[in-house]
Amino acid sequence: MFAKVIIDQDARAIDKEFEYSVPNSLNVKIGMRVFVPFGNRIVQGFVVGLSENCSYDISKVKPINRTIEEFSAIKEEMLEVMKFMVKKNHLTMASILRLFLPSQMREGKVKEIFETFYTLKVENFIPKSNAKKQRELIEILKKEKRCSSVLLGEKFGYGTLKTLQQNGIIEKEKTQVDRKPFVIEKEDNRVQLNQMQKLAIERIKDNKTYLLHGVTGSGKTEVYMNLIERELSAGKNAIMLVPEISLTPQIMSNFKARFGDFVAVLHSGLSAGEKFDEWKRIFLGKAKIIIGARSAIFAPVENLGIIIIDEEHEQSYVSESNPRYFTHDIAKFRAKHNGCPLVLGSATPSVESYQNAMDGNYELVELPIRANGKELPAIQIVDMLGEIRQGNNSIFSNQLIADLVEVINNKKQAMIFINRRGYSSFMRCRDCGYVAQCSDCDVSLVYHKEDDRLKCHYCGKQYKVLTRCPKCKSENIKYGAVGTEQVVSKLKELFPDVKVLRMDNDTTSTKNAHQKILNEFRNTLPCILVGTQMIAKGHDFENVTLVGVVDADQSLFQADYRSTEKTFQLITQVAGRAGRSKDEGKVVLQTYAPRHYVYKFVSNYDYKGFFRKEANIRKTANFPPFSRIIRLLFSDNNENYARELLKICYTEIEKLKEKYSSEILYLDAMKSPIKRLQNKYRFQIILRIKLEKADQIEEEVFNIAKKTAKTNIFLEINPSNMA
DNA sequence: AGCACGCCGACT
DNA sequence: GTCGGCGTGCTC
Repeated sequence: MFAKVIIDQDARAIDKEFEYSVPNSLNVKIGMRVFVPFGNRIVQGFVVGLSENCSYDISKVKPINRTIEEFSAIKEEMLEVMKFMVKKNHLTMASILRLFLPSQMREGKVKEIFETFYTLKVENFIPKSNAKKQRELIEILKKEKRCSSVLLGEKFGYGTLKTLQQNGIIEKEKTQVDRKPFVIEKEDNRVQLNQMQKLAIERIKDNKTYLLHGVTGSGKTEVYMNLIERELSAGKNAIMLVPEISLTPQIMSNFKARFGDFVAVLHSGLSAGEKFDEWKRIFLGKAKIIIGARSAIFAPVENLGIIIIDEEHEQSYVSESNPRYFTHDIAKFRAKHNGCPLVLGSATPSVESYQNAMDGNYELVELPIRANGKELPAIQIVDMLGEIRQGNNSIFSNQLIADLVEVINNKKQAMIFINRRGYSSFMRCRDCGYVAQCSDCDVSLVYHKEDDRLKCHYCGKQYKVLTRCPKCKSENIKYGAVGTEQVVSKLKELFPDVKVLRMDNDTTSTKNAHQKILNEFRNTLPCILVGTQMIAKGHDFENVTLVGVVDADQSLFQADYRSTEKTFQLITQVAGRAGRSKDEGKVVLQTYAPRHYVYKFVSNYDYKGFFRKEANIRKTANFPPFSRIIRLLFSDNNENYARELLKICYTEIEKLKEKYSSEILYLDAMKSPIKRLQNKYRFQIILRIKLEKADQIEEEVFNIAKKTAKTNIFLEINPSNMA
């Protein structure tokens, strides 16, 4: 017997199957992890195939050393997922297989936790009449059959336990127990479903992708829970993905409350031990519902009845570093493999997903009304240029200040949202609102401080820094972003007696910092919470009556073709934080571009209108989802070497342009916006291609890169953050 | 990835 | 003369 083994080392040079002979003494199965001799050392590997014969020079074939576990850690379906990802994402097999296992297992230091339990050995033992504690203890054990040592010891004293054990009346045993990730305890409050929800549940049943478009507060979670309940009673399992699970603990407690120990959670906030134990519960079929972040799509669960991706538009479903993959692709693959439905849920679906629904690739299911029947908070757009013209040069409009005063007088709460993302910023005329744009690409230019120039991140074209606005000839031109810190200090100046809290990356680096800040906010009246994206996520504060967006444009004029879409999604989400209970909510949205179409649609909560407009623009400009962008990133410690590689690769790719002259819409090579990172020089090639032969061209580009690659070359599809 | 092999410069 | 630099190539 021979085995095909993938060596657990992430390098292109050994990204293939190696053949080993299987000694008769070993019970080797597909999916098992093994130790094999490799070169002159022993390494870990994965068995991915078994056969009677061997295709390699038999004299060079070595035997497998031993198996690591006696079971197949990689299940059959996951091997299929691996093959799919190799094709789709051009990743090495080892890097994919690593995603499927908890790190503790790979490092070979699996630690299991044991607890001591006691059982009754002699049924009819009667303690001496004065041994009250012994009698009570035995009574408990008679009832419970089995009790933990800690529980009994605390109650009756460890001495009692020891005596009874030494006399052979009770028996000690050690059992492995699972570490349970902490979840807030909650009551299950099942609500009556409305007609729309019932209809949605009825429709979602086939092996298809469903786009569940439900307005904020339409009760999507209740739909998810009912769908999962249905599949569970049919004997099936479920995966539900949520973005940034550590920020939304309430969703987890809702599920725990209804489904109890059938729920397993997987996210980055867990300790290695907790992760391992949850993984094992899933692997053994003890857990039936997996809730987790992106990587939970790789959970070793069999017999899936449904896969749900909540907030499907979130960027966190695209892994941006090392093994790059799109969660949606993998979810589709697994849904197909299991013949089960895939649900993509969102109040603001991504343009790509909605276009898929329009094209008939996805089934559109809508929840157009809020479950509680309440109106969404009114969004008021404030023209900051008007403020400047009236002599108000502060970062707050008069309207926002007036509304804040009202909140404070009413002893309510406000959230101030700052959308500060990325390292770079755009240039804007403070008088007319003009933002410098690339003449070729229709995206905003990015200011690069080190060489004091404006650059287009899509085509690399460079421009001189503006000193005078080309539109209104003003010299009042500014760059740089307003930060949370600045906003907090301004608010403290304005309202010295009011508590102002800040929540952003800087203030939440320590463990449980989120919860601390949010708890303080919840318990302080009046109070203002200033923060970045992280305050936008599903928090439910009943006293928040005002949401202020200080500079909505900051996400709008990013050098990203998705910036408008992101702005729409973000504002819709933040707006949803206001007026969640009896009090009316209000949103004040400050912008320097009040006539931009995104604000018109977002203030009317008109997703469909926005989608039509945005899709139209993308179609005309040939941007995704109507085209595909490929980015090849070269990085090396040696600048000249990286540049050389880029040149060789570029020359090859240019040849493709002749072959696919009508499919390649754009091709150029340039320095990466961040020229040097971790002491490595970075260059990039950007291609934009038509969809028709996209897979084919992508394959060829990848092969060219692989041929050239001796250092790091990253291939990225439809990149969003091109640093 | 890691390790051996191999071919050129400055040292006990 | 030799120790050691890291370029190249191989691992079933």
